[in-house]
Amino acid sequence: MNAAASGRIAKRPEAYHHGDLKRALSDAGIQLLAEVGPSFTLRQVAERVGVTHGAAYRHFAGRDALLAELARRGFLELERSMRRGMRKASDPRGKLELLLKAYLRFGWERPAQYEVMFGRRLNEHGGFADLEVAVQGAVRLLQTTVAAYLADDDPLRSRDIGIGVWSLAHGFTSNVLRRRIHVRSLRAAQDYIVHVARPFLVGAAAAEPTNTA
Amino acid sequence: MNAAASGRIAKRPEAYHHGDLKRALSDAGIQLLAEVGPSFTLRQVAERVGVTHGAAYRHFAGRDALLAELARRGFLELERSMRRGMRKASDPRGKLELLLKAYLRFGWERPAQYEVMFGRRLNEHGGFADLEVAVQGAVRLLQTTVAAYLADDDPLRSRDIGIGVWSLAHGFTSNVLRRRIHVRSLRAAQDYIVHVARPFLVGAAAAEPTNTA
DNA sequence: TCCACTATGTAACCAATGTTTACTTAGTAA
DNA sequence: TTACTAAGTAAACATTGGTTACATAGTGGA
Repeated sequence: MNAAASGRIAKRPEAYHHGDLKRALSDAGIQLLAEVGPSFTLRQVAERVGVTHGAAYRHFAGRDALLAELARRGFLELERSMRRGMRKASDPRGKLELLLKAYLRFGWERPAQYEVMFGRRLNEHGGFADLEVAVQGAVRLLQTTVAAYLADDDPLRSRDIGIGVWSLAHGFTSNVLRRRIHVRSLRAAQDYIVHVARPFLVGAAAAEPTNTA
Repeated sequence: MNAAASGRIAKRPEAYHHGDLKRALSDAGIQLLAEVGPSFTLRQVAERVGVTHGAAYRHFAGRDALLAELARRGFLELERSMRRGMRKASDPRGKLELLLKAYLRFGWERPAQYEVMFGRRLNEHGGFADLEVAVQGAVRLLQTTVAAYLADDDPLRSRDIGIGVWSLAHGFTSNVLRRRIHVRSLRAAQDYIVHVARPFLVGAAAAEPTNTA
C-alpha cells in the first residue's frame, strides 16, 4: 500500500544517526524520479529513507537544493555514459556518433532526471556552483570529441561546432521525450539522431573556416 | 504592496459575471509569467483578474490546464513571430536564417513562457489536444521554410533536415536561456545561432541524398 | 412577464506540501 | 566525565491546488 515501502533504503537499524543521510536522500530521490517522475515530494524522499522530512533540511537548503543535487549527479552520469558508449569506436567520426547515441539513450532511460537537468531553470540565484561544474564536465567531453573529429587546429571554430552538436543533441532528445519527434524504439531514435546530425557533421568537416564571430 | 494591484485586469465593474473570464485568466497568466516566472500561483492569477480562485475551475480543469493554454498561446505567438520575422528576406536561405533569429528572439523575450512550452512535460495524459495543434502549426512553418531552402523534391529528406533545424533551434535557445551558452545581447545570440547553424544548412544543401531511414 | 434551467462566481473548507522552530539524542574532543 | 556540536524528531505554520455547497446572473420557452 505504502508506495515507499517497496523501495525503502535501509538506514542502520536502530541507529539514531544515519551515517550518510545526504547520499541516502539523493539516492532515494533518483529512485523516485524513475518511479513517480519529477513531482515527487520531499516527504516521500524522507519516508523512503526512514527519516522525518525535517531531517532533510540538515543536508539540503530546500527542495530545489535536492533537485540540484539530482541534476548534478545526472550530468556526472551522462558524462560517464557518453564516455563508456564512445569506447566501442576507434575513429573520431564513429566516436562522435556513439556519443550522440549515448546522450540520447541517457534521456530515454531516465526521462524524469533529464527533465530535472534541463527543464526548470535551477540555479537561478546562483548557489549551486557544483551543478555547473558537472555540466561543464559533460560539455567538455562533447567539445573534445568534436574537436578530435574536426582534426582542426582552430579552437574557436571547434567550439562553435561543439555548441551546435550539443544544441542538436539536446533539442532532439528533448523533442523525443516530449513525443514531438515520434520513434518506435530507442534503437530507431538512435539511428535517427545520427542520420539527422550527419549533414551537420559532414558540413562542418568539409567547410573552409567561416568568419568566427 | 499588493503585487497584483498594479497590473490588474479589470473586469466589467459591478458585474457578477465577467464576460470572458477564461481569456482574462490566461491574459493574467501571461503577465505573471513575465513578472514572477513560471511558478506563479493560481490564486495570484485569480486575484489579478479580481475574482475568487475557485472561479478559475469553471474554465480550466486545473493549474496544468491553464499552463497548457499559456503554452498553446505561446506556440501561436511563436509561429506568428517567425512568420513576421521572415518577411524581411526574399531568398529562401535568408528566410530560414531570419526564422532562426525570430525563434531565438521569442525565447529571449519570454523566457518563462518558453519554459512552460518546453520545460515540464504537459499533456502527459493527453487531454490538451489543442496544444499539440498549436505546436504542429509552428513546426509546419519551420518545415516548409526548410523545404523551400532545400528546393528538394524529396519530402522525407526535407522532413529530416527540418527536424534537425528545429532541434538545433530549440537546443540552442534552451542553452542560452539557461546561461549555458554565454552571449552578451540578443543581437549577439542571433548572429551566433546563424553562425552555428551554417555548417548544417550548407551541408544539407550540398549533400546527395543519404539513405533515408 | 414569469419561470424553470443553466452557467458562472463566492465562501468556506480540506489535504498535501515546503519550511521553520524548539527540543532531544548521538557522537566527539578536552 | 563533561561540555559542545552535529543530526534527527515532533509539532507547528502558511501557502497552495482542489472540492463542495450555495448564491446570483443570464436565457429560453410558456
